[in-house]
Amino acid sequence: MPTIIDVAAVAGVSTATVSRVLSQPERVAEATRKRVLEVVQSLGYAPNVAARTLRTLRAAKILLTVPDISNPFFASIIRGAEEAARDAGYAVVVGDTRHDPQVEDQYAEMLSRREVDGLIFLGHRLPDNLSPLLSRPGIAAPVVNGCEYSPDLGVPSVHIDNAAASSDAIEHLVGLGHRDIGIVTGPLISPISRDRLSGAMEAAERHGLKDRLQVRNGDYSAKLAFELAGDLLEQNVTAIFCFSDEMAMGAISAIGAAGLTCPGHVSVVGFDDLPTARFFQPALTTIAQPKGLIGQRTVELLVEILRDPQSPIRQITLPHELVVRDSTGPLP
Amino acid sequence: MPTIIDVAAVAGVSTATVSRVLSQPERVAEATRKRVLEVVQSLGYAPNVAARTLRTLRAAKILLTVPDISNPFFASIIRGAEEAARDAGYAVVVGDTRHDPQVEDQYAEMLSRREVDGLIFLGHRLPDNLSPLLSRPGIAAPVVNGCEYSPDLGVPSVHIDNAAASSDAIEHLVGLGHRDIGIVTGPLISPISRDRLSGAMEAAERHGLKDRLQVRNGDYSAKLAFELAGDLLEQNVTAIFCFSDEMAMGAISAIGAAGLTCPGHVSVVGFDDLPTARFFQPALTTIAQPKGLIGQRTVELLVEILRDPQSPIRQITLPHELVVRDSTGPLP
DNA sequence: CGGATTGATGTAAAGGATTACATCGAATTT
DNA sequence: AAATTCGATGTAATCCTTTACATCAATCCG
Repeated sequence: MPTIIDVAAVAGVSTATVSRVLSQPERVAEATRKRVLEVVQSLGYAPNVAARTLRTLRAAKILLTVPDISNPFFASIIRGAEEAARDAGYAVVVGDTRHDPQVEDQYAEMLSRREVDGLIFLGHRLPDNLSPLLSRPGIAAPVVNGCEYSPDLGVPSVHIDNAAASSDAIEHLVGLGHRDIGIVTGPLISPISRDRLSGAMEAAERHGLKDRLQVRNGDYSAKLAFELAGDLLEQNVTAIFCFSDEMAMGAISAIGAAGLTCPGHVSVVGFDDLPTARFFQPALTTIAQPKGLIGQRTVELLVEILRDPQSPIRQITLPHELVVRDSTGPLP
Repeated sequence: MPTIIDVAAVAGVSTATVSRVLSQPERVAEATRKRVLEVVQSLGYAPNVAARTLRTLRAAKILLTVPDISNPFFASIIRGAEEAARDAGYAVVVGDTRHDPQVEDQYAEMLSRREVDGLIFLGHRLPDNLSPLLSRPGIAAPVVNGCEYSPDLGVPSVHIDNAAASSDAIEHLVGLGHRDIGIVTGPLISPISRDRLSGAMEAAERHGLKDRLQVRNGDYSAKLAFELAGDLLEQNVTAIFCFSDEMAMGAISAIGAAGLTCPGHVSVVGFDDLPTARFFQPALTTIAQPKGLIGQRTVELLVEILRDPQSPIRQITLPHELVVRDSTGPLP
């Protein structure tokens, strides 16, 4: 594998000139530049990234950790993030934490080791080993949270208004005449789930339905949602609001298993608007999040911080949208 | 951010000793080790990865590129790969190429720049700029292909027997009495799709049905599959075999849209056995690939090559399985 | 025509960790 | 007790690139 020294020798110039040809070509004379580029080409030279990073103290990489890479919800966020990162001259490293705090910490270590310049995490937990970085109150460290806004984290974040979105879902169901509504939440350890739950409760209260609300604690999996929905059906609910599309699919599966139909007997609202939501049978009514935009904004926020280490801690709220399809209908 | 020199100074030892404490602790006296570790802890020291990589010429990273990160099929492969990589002392960097050759090449550059030690690619196209690495015939470069075996690539690979799997699907449908079978393929540029198609054709031929086979060229998306399936239904097929579960869902959606039912009027077989396949309505009959195992074996193969640069080029074929659920039934 | 400016290129010092080799004192052997 | 071995630690070269500063020739101006 050739080094910059080999290139310099063959081209008959110094390593400084080769380096300039590659990073600031306009500062090198036309003829020299051409000659060097030819040598680079013929030798197949590519600069060693480790050496460059060591010298510049800049890895030109952003780490993006997701709690569950098999969840298609995160895929669109990743895409949005990658595009924005490319525009800003950064590459994105994706890490799958599988909801495992130990793995989260492991990934966060990459920041301490300067393997990456910044971290975007989509989970709800701030890795422990980041605390030394977060010592300047009010001033942002190169760490941004996506989706799971929690005020006490002291970290910039990008998210939707989960309580309002959840309220929209309940309003929609109540508007269709439903009074006995079941809810399948996500893990309540995450603020996102708690926000959604409180938004739903408030909406129910506005209609005097708070006591009739049946809440079950899910984990975003279709499997558990299937069981919980079966339970809710025994309580004679006529509508189920699930905090994810995947759980909504599990719930609809349970409705079928109980010999009922959706939306004929029971309506279901999901959350996320996965790509498959519109092709599911019945097509899901769901809350759409601006996934690509979330990815984009988290990166922009992070890049801003990297450019100006004195940046303040900012929170960005993006709009959501209730998408009405075929899984909800009027009270039978 | 403290360096090894700071740690050495505070602990009153040389940098060599600090380095040893961290990488080969048994070579350092108990007392010294303890003292150094305390200083490391109190200063929050973490070794600079760029410097280490530069010195050791080993990045301890494997790049895994997937053509479409939003496809849950790849998620399980990624998981399997990450686990195996961790066991072998490597981290996995995931790259989403979006089927874009330019992005593929861009990622492959990471290998030339020594940003990663090896590359696993799940697409069907070998990045151009890898050719200098592949100059030793019969001897493997640190590049492994997953899923898309193509003999002319000259690269080790891990895959299932796609033709046989496809044949199994057709045999299943024929066994149920179906004679008019439609097929929605993947992009035929990929050998995987061609293998599956030829496997299906051979199976059809065995039953004298080759001429009745209706083939449509899909792109793995539910959207296009929806349209193509509509077209097939007009040709009065009673069964549709799709080369992915996502397309199978699109096809079933089209069956419903045409006022028919699945499996009542039309049977559908998918491919991949995505996590959602069992919760779809009706639960999908599909070909399961050992996804986690594919990820694991590609990494093992790559690590073998990294350990012994003289390794031969090996191909590994893993078993598949036809999973029969509710989307297929006897000819009405 | 001499001094100042400009543009192109070279020199060499980082940047932080690893490790071959050297050193040194203590333990062991003869 | 001298010679040898061994374990623990230090010294310093090395990995490759970037870039501040130095150098040099050519051009410009009065």
